[in-house]
Amino acid sequence: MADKWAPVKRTRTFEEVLARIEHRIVEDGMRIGDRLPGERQLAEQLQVGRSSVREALRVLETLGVLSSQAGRGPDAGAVLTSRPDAALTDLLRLHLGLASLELREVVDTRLMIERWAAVRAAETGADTGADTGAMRAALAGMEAAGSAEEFVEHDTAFHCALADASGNRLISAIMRSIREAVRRYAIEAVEALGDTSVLQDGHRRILAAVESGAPDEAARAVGDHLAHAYPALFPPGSAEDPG
Amino acid sequence: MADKWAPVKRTRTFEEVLARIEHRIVEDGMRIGDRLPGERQLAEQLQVGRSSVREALRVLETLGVLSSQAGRGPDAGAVLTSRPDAALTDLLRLHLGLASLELREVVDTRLMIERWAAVRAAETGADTGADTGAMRAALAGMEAAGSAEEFVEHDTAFHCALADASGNRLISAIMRSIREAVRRYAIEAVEALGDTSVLQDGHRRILAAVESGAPDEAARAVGDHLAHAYPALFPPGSAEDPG
DNA sequence: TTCCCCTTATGGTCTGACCAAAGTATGGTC
DNA sequence: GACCATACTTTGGTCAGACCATAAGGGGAA
Repeated sequence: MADKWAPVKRTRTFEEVLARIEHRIVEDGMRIGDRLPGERQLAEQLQVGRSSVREALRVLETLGVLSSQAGRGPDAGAVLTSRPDAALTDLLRLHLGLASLELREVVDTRLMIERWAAVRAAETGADTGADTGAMRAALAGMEAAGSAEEFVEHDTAFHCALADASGNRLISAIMRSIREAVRRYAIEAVEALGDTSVLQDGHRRILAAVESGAPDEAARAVGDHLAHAYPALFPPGSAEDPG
Repeated sequence: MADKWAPVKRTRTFEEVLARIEHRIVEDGMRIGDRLPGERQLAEQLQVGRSSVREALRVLETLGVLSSQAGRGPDAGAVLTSRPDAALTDLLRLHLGLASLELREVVDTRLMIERWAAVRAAETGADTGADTGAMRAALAGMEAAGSAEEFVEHDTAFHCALADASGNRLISAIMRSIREAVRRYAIEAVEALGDTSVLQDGHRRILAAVESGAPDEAARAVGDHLAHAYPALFPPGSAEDPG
């Protein structure tokens, strides 16, 4: 029975490598832009195979904290980066595809985020004047758009700029990833809608509320806008969490 | 100059494999529990090396849609799963460690989510009676907790149960991952606070609001509770987006 | 000085081999 | 015939070595 108590080795090698690298990042304070040792060198130092190192690096790349570049020079090798939105996009897209998340849940989340971001942006606007240049530019892009794809492109830019204006990078990343993951449905929705003037009015109303520093009006504007954009998901009369 | 127009192959092999697998999932309707072909077979069918297949599978595992198991039988091999919260936890933890996200941003996001979830849960409670069994169990666990770690464990369970009660799985996953990623700070905060009776009162107030179907009161209760839990981040007098 | 080529460091990929885990089949024993 | 131990087979996990592609840097020739 002694072997029943043998030390279980559940952690795979690449997970050990992963833990070591994370330790270096968190405890030793590695920063964005810092380079990791080369794959061969790392493998030798950790006494593991290069494939295990590679799998660990692949995980970090998937999570949006690492970027690999072949070649030579200061830009080559594995460099720490920060792309939480890319990682979140992949995550949402796959889980939507697997039907482990429904579109309704994602869009509900987006409404929550965007309303919150609009309130925050409007508060900032009231204090110091929000930087609404990106939102204005996106608005102009939408006016000039010739196709649903192009319209959605600038529409996405507008809403991401609104999230950026909230000043919270996690919110920004989630908004970007949601928009990216549901782009297909957004294009379909715009095509089904045909006329985009209602949407554009909604955007202008949101922008005006943010620039004039009116949080409550900004939240209402966002809610009304999304209700128009997704009539199937938000039927008239469905009261979302009242302001 | 003809070679200047040679087809650029920017996509790495494993990314191609990834795309093929994703296509099979999204277009061919593979579902949770379905098995992928073995690594060797997949490599042969796609005409790539096994290492490329493995790196693609590693990415899918990181994103929380795949789980690998060695051995033989119906449970072995690469099986489609759904663990968005595990993937999000890794993502948040690493980005916090990299300082590409600040704790303040994560906690702000949590407040937004939790307030929204409480409103939703209370609305459900008003309609059909929310299932608050898990929340009650967590409450009892906190009363009996003998250490900060243990308290935070049940505290986390309480707040995750609240998120679950919102009925939105994306919200649930984000809440779980946030709590997991900030567990360290939560334990420190509880230790610094010393007395947990204020927190427990807050929990009971939230639960009462949800069970009695009072959305506005639930939102206020959550806001007050988090203000007590993070006095450093939410100084008295800071008005969050007013209800 | 300028341009071209060679060197070199680095990631990307493939092959083949072996190990570990876990069910399945086989055969011996009672 | 029932039961249990052993060998086999499938499948992921790991390693080693080789080769290719990329991109910068160095050195030689015009």
